[in-house]
Amino acid sequence: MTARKLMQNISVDCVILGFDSEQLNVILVDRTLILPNTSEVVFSDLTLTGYHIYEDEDLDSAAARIVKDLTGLENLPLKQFYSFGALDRLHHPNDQLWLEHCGDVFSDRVVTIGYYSLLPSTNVNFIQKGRNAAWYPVTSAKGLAYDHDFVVEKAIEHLRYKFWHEPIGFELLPVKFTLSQMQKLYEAILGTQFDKRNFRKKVSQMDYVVPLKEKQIGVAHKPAQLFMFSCDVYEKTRKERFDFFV
Amino acid sequence: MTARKLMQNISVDCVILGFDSEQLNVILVDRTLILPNTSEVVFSDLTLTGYHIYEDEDLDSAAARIVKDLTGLENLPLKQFYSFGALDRLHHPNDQLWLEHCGDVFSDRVVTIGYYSLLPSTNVNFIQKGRNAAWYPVTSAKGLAYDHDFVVEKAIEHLRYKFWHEPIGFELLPVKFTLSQMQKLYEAILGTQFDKRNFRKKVSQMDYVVPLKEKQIGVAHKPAQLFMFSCDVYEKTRKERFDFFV
DNA sequence: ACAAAAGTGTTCGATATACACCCATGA
DNA sequence: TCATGGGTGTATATCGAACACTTTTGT
Repeated sequence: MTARKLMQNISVDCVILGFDSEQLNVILVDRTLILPNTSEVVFSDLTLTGYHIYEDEDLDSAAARIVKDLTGLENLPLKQFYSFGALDRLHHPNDQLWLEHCGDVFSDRVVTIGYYSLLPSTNVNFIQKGRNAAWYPVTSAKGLAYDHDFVVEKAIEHLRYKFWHEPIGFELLPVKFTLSQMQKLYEAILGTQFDKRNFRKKVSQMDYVVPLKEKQIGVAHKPAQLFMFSCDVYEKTRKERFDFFV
Repeated sequence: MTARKLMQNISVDCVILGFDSEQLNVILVDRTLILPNTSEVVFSDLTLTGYHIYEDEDLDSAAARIVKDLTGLENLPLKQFYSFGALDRLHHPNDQLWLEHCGDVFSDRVVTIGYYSLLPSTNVNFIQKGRNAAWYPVTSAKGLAYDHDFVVEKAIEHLRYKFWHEPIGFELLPVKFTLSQMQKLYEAILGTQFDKRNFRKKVSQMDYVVPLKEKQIGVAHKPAQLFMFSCDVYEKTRKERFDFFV
């Protein structure tokens, strides 16, 4: 087996978003530069799950591989949303130091392809090798490495756009969810409040949000009915509509 | 002035779409491989307006430069929509021959960033150096170089999605347009028919489609009132809406 | 006068919005 | 019994869809 070659100028960065019934979170990994001789910690910050792609690997596979390498997570639905190629995106002093010392020889001109993925941020088991991956609230994900603040911002903008125009995001909820959880998710992402009755009326028209014969258990209040999303029904009943507005 | 270096693995491809009151068109440029010694034409096909980017140029500037180089068109509103990195995207025999003979030494692993732009396809003056650029109906733009069939397809899919959800695409119309032209545009892109009265009722609620005190002249029928799009009013009155559907 | 496209209104069913109270459970 | 979040209905205004005829111009 011959050694695979990494591409010097092309990377993939994944914005893995989770929801915990309260807020949006994102997976970030530590980037700590320790000088090998003195063991001095030069700096420590956070990056998205990203890395360079191999020459013999397409973009989607690269995204999946990199996420798996850094977090242990597999089979995430990763979707490309935008690419980033600003000239100065690796020009922060930390980035330059990292490039010098990280072991691989990369260009300082790297175009990165942005991917995102959605999942419930509860009950996620990270299996990490070396660098530490964890959830961080997106609101506090500032001062990231490279241009990753901007990448996160763009991902959320993209997501918000889609949320306004199609009923998506069920991936962010547990498989079985309550209507209140669903409403909170929409409110968190769109930054709005919805009337409970009207929201539920809207949802009750969505055949693909199917009520289960189950209720919450162990909650200190009236247990809510559980629902699940049916992808099948969704694909079958989805219609396009001339829905833009004055 | 030192020579600028092209990046081996990164290109930009622009899907420049135009509308001529009847159909969608796309700008394509000839790619003709002529052997220098025998003058034999090995093959001739068509590509999008695309090329490799320079090391010292960001993606947006590269797109603008490349379009200008190939067509002479400047100040087009170019927007990034997707990136393409399939392993076999340059593996058609013509592409391989082209790579061998085109003069520059490029990798056969190139990731390309897709951009699109919209403009009326009437009254466009191409200023071309060498390769020939022209409008082609998108319906007949098949068998293009590289993966450009796919790139065009993705661009149109992207555009159609946006058309369904926001009132855009005025760039595809002349500055002064009639409501019939606007309706035909929507019908062409969305592949639907709209009722004339309902369409006009909808449009009359859009404050940013402003009636002018002018009519068509020289037409062999009742001349239509002209309208224009006001970007200002649009930005001021635009609202987000929970508009997804059952 | 005729051909060709412009322009216009009403009815009906569906949807969006606003709004307030009772219910089931665990502690 | 109380605290907590779950669950429900109605009235009004607006919007979307369906539908056919008259007007203005150039030839």
